[in-house]
Amino acid sequence: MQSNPERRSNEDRTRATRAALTKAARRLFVEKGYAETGTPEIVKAANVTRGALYHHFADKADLFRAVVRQEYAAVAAEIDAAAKTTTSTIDALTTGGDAFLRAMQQPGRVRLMLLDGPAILGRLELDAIDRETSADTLRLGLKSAMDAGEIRPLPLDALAAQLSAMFDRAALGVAKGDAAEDHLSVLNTILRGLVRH
Amino acid sequence: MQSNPERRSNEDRTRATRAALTKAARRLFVEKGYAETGTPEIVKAANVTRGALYHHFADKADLFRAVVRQEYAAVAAEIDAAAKTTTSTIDALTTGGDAFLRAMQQPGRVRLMLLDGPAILGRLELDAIDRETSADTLRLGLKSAMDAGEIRPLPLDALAAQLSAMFDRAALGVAKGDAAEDHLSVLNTILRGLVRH
DNA sequence: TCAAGATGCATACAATCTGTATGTAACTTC
DNA sequence: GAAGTTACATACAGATTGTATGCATCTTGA
Repeated sequence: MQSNPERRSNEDRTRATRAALTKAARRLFVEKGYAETGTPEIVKAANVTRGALYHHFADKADLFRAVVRQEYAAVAAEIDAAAKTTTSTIDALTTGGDAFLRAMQQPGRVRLMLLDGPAILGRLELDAIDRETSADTLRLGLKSAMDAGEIRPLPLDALAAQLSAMFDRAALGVAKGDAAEDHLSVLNTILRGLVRH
Repeated sequence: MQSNPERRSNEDRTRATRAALTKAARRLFVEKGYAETGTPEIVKAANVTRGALYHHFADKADLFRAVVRQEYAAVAAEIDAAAKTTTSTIDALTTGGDAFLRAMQQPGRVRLMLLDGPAILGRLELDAIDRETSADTLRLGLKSAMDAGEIRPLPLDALAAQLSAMFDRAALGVAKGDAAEDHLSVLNTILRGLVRH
């Protein structure tokens, strides 16, 4: 029974405020980078006060973390959607890789996830976020393929880390203007090289 | 003819001051990270004033740039020394890669070159520094091998970028505590996969 | 050799920025 | 509907960055 139409539940206010902050912050972090973006500018763009920011986030890095987390989740969702349609394990790997490259072309993602992310949050935390949001797709895919004997046996974690780094670098290159086919052909050649023959 | 033993040429003073600054800055940037290290702390550790710092460097990032440049040069020197002893093109690649991994275990290098570097200076400038200091060893090595038909023909720049990213990731993993053999075996398997058979 | 200019550096200052403390209104709970 | 919690606004303390200004100490050229 809402007598006053202006009345909003705390839950709603929180959701709205946090969304406004992460949206404004994402735009500014992407445009100017984390270090060059001040909290006064963020709250102005979000139409809230610094009090609200520090009420909802521990500090500026915590707000950045929230932005990056959303980004990882969005990329993971796009990959999952694409991988859903695949049949073989290997197919899932190459299709997933392809989807990853496309997803990473969304403006700002490279900067947030590959440039500022590691410096602000550290590789450790970033990897943790990746595992949370992606459910560790790449690693599990490699493990399946390896267990099934479809690809050579190799140290799983090292392989996943290095392949992931290759995909990241390819995404960065493409975002920078490199030809996507060039990176894809290298990527696929190396992936095929892992397949047992 | 130095009448006064306290008299120092401007060149000497500059060299000494810049060296003190880069040395102190390197230590602090490594220990606490770029963002958490203030210029007051740096100049105190270097026994100079902020005036001296801003006389020799445009800003804090410029000092960081100088530190990173030194680091790249040191790594390149270690790699060149190791690669000198090799015979075949392929051998040079794997030996160079090995030397790179070892060189990157020098404390702080991973943080300076792989974590803070890309965020503060940007991938573009970092790649430029790499090319300057390393004389583009990896790319040229791959080109030779490819021209000689020793490895499969692939887009050169994309291949160099992705392999470089793999090596970086391996170095980071090892610095973080991963087993070096794990990363090396992945690395070598993938390199061997590029060789024509 | 000495005057004029350049270089190296010290100090003080202006403009921010971050995180915290404190107060208040709106919501929730009992 | 009172008591307590949550959401937020405002004010403040501390610290940081880059710049401006001034003064020694070299260096240069006549």
